[in-house]
Amino acid sequence: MNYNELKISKENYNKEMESFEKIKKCIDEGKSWIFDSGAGAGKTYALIETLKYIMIKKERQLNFNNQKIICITYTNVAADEIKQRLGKTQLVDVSTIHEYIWNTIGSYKKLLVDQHKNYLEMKIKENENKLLSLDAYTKLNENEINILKEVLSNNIKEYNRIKNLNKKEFFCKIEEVGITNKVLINSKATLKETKNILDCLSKISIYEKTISYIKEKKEGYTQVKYDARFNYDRLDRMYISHDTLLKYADAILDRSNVLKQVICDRNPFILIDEFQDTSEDVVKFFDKLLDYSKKILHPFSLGYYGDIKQNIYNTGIGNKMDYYSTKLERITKIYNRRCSPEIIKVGNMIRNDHIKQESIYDDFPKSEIIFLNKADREKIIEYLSEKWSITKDNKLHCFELKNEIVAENSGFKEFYDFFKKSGYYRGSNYSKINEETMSNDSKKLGRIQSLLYRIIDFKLKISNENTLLSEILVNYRYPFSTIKNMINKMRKLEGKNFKEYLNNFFDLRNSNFDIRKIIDYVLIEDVKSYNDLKNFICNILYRDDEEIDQDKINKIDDFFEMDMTVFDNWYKFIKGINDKTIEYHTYHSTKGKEFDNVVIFMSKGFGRDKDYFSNLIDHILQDNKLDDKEIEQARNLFYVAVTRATKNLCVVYMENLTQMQKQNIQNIFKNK
DNA sequence: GAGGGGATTCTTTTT
DNA sequence: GAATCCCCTC
Repeated sequence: MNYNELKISKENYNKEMESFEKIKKCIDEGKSWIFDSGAGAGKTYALIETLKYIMIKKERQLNFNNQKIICITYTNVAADEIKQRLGKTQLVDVSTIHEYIWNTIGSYKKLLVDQHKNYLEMKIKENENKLLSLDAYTKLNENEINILKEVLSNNIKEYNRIKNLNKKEFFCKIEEVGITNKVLINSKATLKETKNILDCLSKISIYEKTISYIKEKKEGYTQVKYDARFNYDRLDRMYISHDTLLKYADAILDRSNVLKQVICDRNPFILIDEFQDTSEDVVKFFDKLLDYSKKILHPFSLGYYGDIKQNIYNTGIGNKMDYYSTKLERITKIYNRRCSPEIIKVGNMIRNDHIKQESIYDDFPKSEIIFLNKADREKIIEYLSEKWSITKDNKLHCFELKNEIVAENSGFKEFYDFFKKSGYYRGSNYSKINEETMSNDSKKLGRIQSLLYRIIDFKLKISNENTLLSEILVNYRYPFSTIKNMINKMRKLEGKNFKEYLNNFFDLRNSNFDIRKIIDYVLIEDVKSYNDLKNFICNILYRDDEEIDQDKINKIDDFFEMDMTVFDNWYKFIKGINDKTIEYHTYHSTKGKEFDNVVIFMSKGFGRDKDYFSNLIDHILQDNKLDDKEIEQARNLFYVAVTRATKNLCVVYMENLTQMQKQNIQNIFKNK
């Protein structure tokens, strides 16, 4: 859409400015505010304008007191975008919440270690309570428990090694390891109970040890460690995860008024973007700062920007924000700068709350909204492509619920399935499959995927006329003739499929000393031949299985014998190259984006809930206060998806509708 | 027929 | 890692 050509009446413009005037007033009067309005209202724009206003108005004060404005975003991508739109400035720190929190509290080592100790104590209590709820455990006498504790605390490593074995082996090994089972036999504990008891006891033992190390200030136990790249708690090694960091921050704030004052004085303005998806711990943290600043009468303002109805992650605060926002000046805006009036109407119906948006434009071009109740994706896409004159410059964006379907329709189903069906992504690693094969951030790919990505990347760069030498060469100390010769050889690399290409690729590497240096930069893993590559993949994907047999090796061969376009399609998806007329996204991944032509494919269920969306359609017209949590989540997700469309929208429900559901749908989509 | 054991299956996303 | 299904045993 070209919004510059659209007309905005003076009246609408002035009314829109009123909401910004209210923000200015808050800043001038030292109040805090919450700017919540629907999709497409221009929240990010308002956020940046707010920052600019504070910068101009408070520049002298901020410089004089060595203070900074803080702007907190949900993702690194959002932080980068705001930095770019804002331009270079010393007055504002834009960062993600974790970055900000860690920068702020990370240096308070003593408070953090203390909090860590408290947390460990709490975890010990938790495990003790869990033990008391186990029948088999309560049957043990004190002496028996002490024996178990004693043996276990000396054999924790051994216990961890065997705890996932099956019943027979487990009970066999448990004796070998020296954890006597006799005590437990008397209590008639089942396998599950035995494992539970031993798990709890071993955790208690580890945590108790950690606490004693902390107390004696043993090396490595004098500070809490947080690394943004790893998201797990290793409490016994002093490492904490993202969520735990936020919990700690909130907790140590309670224990230090000095810390509260330092933060308020250093950062008198804190703006929080996408508040609906930030965790309650964060909101609590800032709420406490606000209360304290009022108590000591120091100037401190909070500004929240977001939309409760766009809360699509259940880790976010969502509508609990209502509780905290009573202390804030509520600023809303009814104008929408993104969608057609027709789409705005549908959006209003779906969100079904007090916010009723209007288009700010007088002459938004004609838009089309269609609801279909069919299951044939291909036919629908064909139909819409013609109807909306879809081309590469006027793309059709298809929203799907699952990454798996996105992969399938983007032309790399076989690639996705190869990983999904492997042993590695079964069980506890199941949740990693999507991030490790579908992430738009190539740094987040799994080890195999990352290696393949680099090889394909190299392959395409070599064949591309516009590639810069610096993208391939790490070392420039070659004569011109050598470079020319190497490039020519590398460009001749071919193969009717990826397997053949890889064989030639490794052959070339192993036959030319200079080229080896270049290619080894791509191959950071211990993989120097096609066989190495297969072994590398086997060791990751099937490492838990007893042995790697020919069958598995063959599967990998089959994988690389697939049509090269499958690999290319995957690569393009990761790299974000869209040279097609049709593009696929998950609903969730479209957050914050907008597209002219959108088709939403919706099924009855989602995840474990077989009626996720059919329940929503049953209740979609009801006052949303009557909704339950599940429906609320589905409603928000549907709202986010629908409001991505600017001009043309088609919603496709893939299964049958009941009579009542048809009625409800008609009510929402009636304005054809 | 109850319940244990083991295998299989399950959404999205960020830090 | 948790829910669910299937099979087996008591």
